[in-house]
Amino acid sequence: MVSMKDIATKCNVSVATVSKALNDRNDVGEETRELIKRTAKEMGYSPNSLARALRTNRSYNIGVLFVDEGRSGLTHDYFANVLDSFKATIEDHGYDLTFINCSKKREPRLSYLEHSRYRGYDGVVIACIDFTDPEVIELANSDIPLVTIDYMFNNHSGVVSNNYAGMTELMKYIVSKGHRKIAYVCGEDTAVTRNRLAAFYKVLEENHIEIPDDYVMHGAYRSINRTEKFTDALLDRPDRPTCILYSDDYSAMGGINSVRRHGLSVPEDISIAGYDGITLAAKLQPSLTTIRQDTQAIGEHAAIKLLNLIEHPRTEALEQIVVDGTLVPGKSVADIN
Amino acid sequence: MVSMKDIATKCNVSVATVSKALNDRNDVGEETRELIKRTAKEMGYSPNSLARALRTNRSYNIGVLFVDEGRSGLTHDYFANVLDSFKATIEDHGYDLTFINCSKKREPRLSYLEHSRYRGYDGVVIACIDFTDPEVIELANSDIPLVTIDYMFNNHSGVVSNNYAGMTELMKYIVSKGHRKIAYVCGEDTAVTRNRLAAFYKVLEENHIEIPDDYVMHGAYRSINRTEKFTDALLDRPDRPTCILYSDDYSAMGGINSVRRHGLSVPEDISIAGYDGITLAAKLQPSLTTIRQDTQAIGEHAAIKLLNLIEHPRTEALEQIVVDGTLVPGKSVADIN
DNA sequence: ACAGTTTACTTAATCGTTTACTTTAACGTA
DNA sequence: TACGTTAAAGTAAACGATTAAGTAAACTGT
Repeated sequence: MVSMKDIATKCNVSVATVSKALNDRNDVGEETRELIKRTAKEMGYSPNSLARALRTNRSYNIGVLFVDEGRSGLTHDYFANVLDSFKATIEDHGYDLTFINCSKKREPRLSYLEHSRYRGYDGVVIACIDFTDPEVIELANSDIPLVTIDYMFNNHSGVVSNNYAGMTELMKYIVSKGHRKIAYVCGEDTAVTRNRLAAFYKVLEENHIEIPDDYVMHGAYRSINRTEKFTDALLDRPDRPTCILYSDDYSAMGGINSVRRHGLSVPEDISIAGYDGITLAAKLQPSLTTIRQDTQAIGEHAAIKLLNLIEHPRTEALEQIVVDGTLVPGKSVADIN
Repeated sequence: MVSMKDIATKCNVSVATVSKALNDRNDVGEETRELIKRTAKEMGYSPNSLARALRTNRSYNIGVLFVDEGRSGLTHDYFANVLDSFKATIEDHGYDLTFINCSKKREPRLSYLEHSRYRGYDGVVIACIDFTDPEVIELANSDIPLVTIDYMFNNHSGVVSNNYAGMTELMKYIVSKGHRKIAYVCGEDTAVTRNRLAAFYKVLEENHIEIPDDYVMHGAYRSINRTEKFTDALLDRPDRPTCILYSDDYSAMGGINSVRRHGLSVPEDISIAGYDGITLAAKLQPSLTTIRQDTQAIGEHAAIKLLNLIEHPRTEALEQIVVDGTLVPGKSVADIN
């Protein structure tokens, strides 16, 4: 690999001058600068981020922690889309993205924080993870700039989807279609699901609707199989609901399967609604009523926030950024008025 | 950040001894080694990969290039799964994964090769990209260890899904169900699609089946919308096919939509088959007949191959690794015998 | 007892940059 | 002419590790 030293030799200048020329500093003569730049190009020079980062303590590299049930979160449609948008934004600003190693096999294992120091990340983004994990908390309590997605630490900035508003809108829509017996197969207990559940009950209350406690079923998230079981249970009740909500679109698809296995059809017999608004939702038959989360905006906001925290740590405020979703009416909720 | 120097000072030894102790080299006394390790832990030392990589010329970092239509390929179900498996494997071996920056906005832009040198990747994996891109070719012609997925450069190792065998199996199944009027909405012209198309024609030929040339439609890949248009055209023909194949499961879902919009049903009126075997395929109604690609194996093989190329460049053979898919019969192809 | 080996260290160079500080020469001004 | 200023360089240390080479002391065998 050709280094600044090689260029310096060829141009008969010192390495310092090469560095200054390539970084467009002002204490280099015009001709020298051009000679150096030309020579660098001719010799096929490319800078070495390792050396640069070592010296400057800035790696222009960002760590990402997406761990979902032992996997990377890549296979999670919603988070993959958020990450894609996040990545595009930081890359436009000259940063790169590296996964924080979450292998449990390697001995000795580095904790998330150790790994972040090891790689010298300028900042870290975390999402799609168990936020009560001690390692995650250790990372959050460090001095590394950090943003979270869909979760808020009290001493860090984060971007959250407006789950309360989203669920409120969805529920109002469903109630407006005449539904009163509404069940909810919600995900595991997290900040996200808690907000949605609160909105769910709020809208019921405002409309003086009462439902049996066990219309709300906990613990199925992104699992079509578990969801189907819950749905089966709901459908087998004598007081069967007219509409079932799910924590995400995949679960909703599981619900639809269940309904059909019972010889019922959506939305004629049972109405179904999801959450997330994955691309597929609109293409299902019937198209799924859901809330589309603005993954593009979420990723971009998280990126901008993190870059600001890195580059202007002094002036950047701690902030919770809320991104609204939009109702996608679809055809899976019937009007039973 | 606490460095080896700090440990050395505290333990009254030289930095070299600290390095050797922490790396378990044999020319360090037993007590000294333990003192150093204990002190390191107490002081919260974590190693610095930047310094280490600079010195040793080994970053234990791997670059990944997944660029799909201007996006990262993360949103591409098949590749996201492959990447997830690849990532898990290399992480188990102590490597990390960084995206090769593909932002087109940044000035000055580093080419893929320049970026790879800049970050000092030990190796690179590429997939899901235009392999004729001059920058990709530049990267392939460099000395950086490289594996490709679903494409073969003639001077590099790669992992490819056995598209020929997969399509052959799928077609034989379809023919065995009595279909003779079989159409194929295939993807853009790539090595992958060419192999599948060859298998498609081969099975037709073996069974003495002739189809109109325009039963084969090119250019729709992962685009539900474009696929629907192609399907519309096929369905509007007087000699309508009895079965339509698609280049991937998403496209197949577009096809199903089209069929239904024509007031027809799957599989009673028109049979449909996809390719990839995404999780969802089994959950559709009717469940989709498809070939499940073994993303787990593909990612793992690619990872192992790349690690071998990195660690044993001398002895590692150039190799094309072929991973078989498996037929998922599903319910979307009717038996019309 | 002495040369040779082994053990447990230290020294110092090195990887490729950046940057504070120093030097040199040219220039402007009184 | 002499002095201060400025432009355009160079010098050298530093970032945090690794490692070849050197050294001193302890140990080995005959």
